[in-house]
Amino acid sequence: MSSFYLTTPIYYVNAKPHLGHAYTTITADAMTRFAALMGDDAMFITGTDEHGDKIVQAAEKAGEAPKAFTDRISAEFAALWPKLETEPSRFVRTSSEKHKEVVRTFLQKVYDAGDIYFGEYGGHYCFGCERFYTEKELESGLCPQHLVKPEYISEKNYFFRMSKYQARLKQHILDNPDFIRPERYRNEALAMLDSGALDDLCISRPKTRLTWGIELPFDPDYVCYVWFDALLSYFTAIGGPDSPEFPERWSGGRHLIAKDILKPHAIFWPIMMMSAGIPLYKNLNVHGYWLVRDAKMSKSLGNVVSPLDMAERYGIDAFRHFLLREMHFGGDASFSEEALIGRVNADLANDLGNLFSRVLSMTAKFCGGTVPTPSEDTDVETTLKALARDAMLNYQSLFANARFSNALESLWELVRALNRYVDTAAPWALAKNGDTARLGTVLYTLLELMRKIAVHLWPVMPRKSVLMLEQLGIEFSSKTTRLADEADSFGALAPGGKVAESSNLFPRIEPLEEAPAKPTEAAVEAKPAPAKGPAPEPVAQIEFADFQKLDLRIGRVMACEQHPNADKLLKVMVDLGEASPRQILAGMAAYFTPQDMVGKMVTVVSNLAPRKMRGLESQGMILAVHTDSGLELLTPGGPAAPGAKVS
RNA sequence: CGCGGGGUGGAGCAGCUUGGUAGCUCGUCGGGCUCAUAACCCGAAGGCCAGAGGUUCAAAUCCUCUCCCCGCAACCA
Repeated sequence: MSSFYLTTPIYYVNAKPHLGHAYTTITADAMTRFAALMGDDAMFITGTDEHGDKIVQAAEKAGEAPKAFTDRISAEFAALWPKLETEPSRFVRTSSEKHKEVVRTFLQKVYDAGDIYFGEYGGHYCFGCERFYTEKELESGLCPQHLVKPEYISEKNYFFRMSKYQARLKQHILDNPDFIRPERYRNEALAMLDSGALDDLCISRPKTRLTWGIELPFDPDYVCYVWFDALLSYFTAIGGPDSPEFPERWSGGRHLIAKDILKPHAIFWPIMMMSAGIPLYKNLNVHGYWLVRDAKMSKSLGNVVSPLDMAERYGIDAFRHFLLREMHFGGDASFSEEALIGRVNADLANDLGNLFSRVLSMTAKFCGGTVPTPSEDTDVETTLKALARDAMLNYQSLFANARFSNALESLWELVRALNRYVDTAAPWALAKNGDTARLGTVLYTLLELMRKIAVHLWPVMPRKSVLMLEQLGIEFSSKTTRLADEADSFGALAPGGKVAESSNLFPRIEPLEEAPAKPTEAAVEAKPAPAKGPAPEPVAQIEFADFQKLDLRIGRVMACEQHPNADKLLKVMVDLGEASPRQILAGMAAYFTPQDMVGKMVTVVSNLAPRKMRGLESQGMILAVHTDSGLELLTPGGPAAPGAKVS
């Protein structure tokens, strides 16, 4: 029995769980269940990441101590997973004592290997850019953006020698095509390694700046950088590298992540393991993003509906099926209630659910609700069984390669074939003609293949799978079920067994009311603009005196052009009734062309401190409002002179 | 030349590694069946596979160039 040990990222607790977290965890759960059915010793873990600046800030904002804050949010995450029918074997927290010990031991090991050194951080700091520049990035000693001499700042820190292992990692990726998948992310990782020498990773933060972290074993004045800390949680969950269970468990180690954290997992993490002399993970599975459709498209109430509500509304199994079927693993996909309903109706209600309904009903009607004994196969059955075998083998191999959508598509070829078989074999006609031998064959073939489908679906829809099998009179156990055996065998369903007399696995869902796909301008105007979207965040009240600090003025746009060195910025010259026009940079290039702007009356925050952006100075801010269709300038409703004060 | 992804019937996508009848789901139209959750089955319409060159007996698939979208990074005061 080989080990299958999968991790989700440990989720950062500065925000509540959302669709992305749900997708990752559900996928991890499905992969793990699949591995179990393939005979592996399978488990997956998840957890929460609780260190770093942002956590401290979020805690402060919530008026709590970091510890209390992280305890609370972490518990929220932990409580969520059972609701999604996911069963993480363990839940790691980076604030646990065990984890701290694992991190310290690991750091010491890497330190002893000579891969950590104490050095100066940064160097040339440009205040305009708020970042450090390396020597080679500077243009004749000046910041390339602002053309000023950056200041030399130093902070002593510990560094991890990543470049030392760069070539080895590259070779490993080249030698192992499945190490990072899908391939697009493997290419991206290779590109990261090809774009020059890796910078050594700064793995410490001085305690003078940050105390909420794990202290370095070799220097009590520093805490560990969050990524270094977080990645090691994958070891903590199985007791750390020195635990007895580790070698076996880790031999099947693999990770599931979203594309935004590719670099730490594809580059930092393997190099950390190389340094510590630990074998690398088997593979890294990278998925894309769910794009959530604009709230205005949904029903009358118009609120953005939480995907977790979706699970409750349409059923967790349907939700899981949708997520795995709709997204081609690796790419982005869009989430919408309409799409979810469409999938549930088409795949689950019409195809799969209806298949169970019609076949069980016929079994009840024509065979007294017991599994009939099959007799001779005809060519039809032979062909059908060959198709079934292909479908199952394809499903298994695609699923094993994280191509869940294609896998389900493949299995559905069998579902549809069975519906077709019902039509062509026409059991009702056989029953009418008293051809019980043939009837027995047809119904038995159907029931047995339905059993196989149900078993294959357990990783995706655990509850419904068990229910389907129950309806077929079978008690399911993941311990004894082996998918690999299913493709090449036939007849496990025992004739004479009782089956359910009817079935309504996936009731059809009424489609949402038609929302105008693209409301015309007139339609938009006609709408009384009801409260839409999520409730606005409550904003702290301010005193009138605070408001008076703002100097709002009406201005006229004299000229406008694209910022020469920035995609999103327009350089707008605004007449505020002053001696010369103000130069203001506005992030509106995506919404307005320079020609659109010229001549417009705009509202300007005129006493905002100047700020340089991509080399040009902005001397104010042009106010605008986000609308359904984009962005609208805030402009006076009647004549107003440039420079007029807004109050 | 910052990095990367993508452009395939009305919509959403697969196919491209390993060239050879362009496929799936939804939608539309016509028909069939009656076991079933107004479901299921059959058939039809609809695509010069972004564009241009090239390699080849043969290109959606390989090579080159161009155009257009979308992420990420830098700036959204």
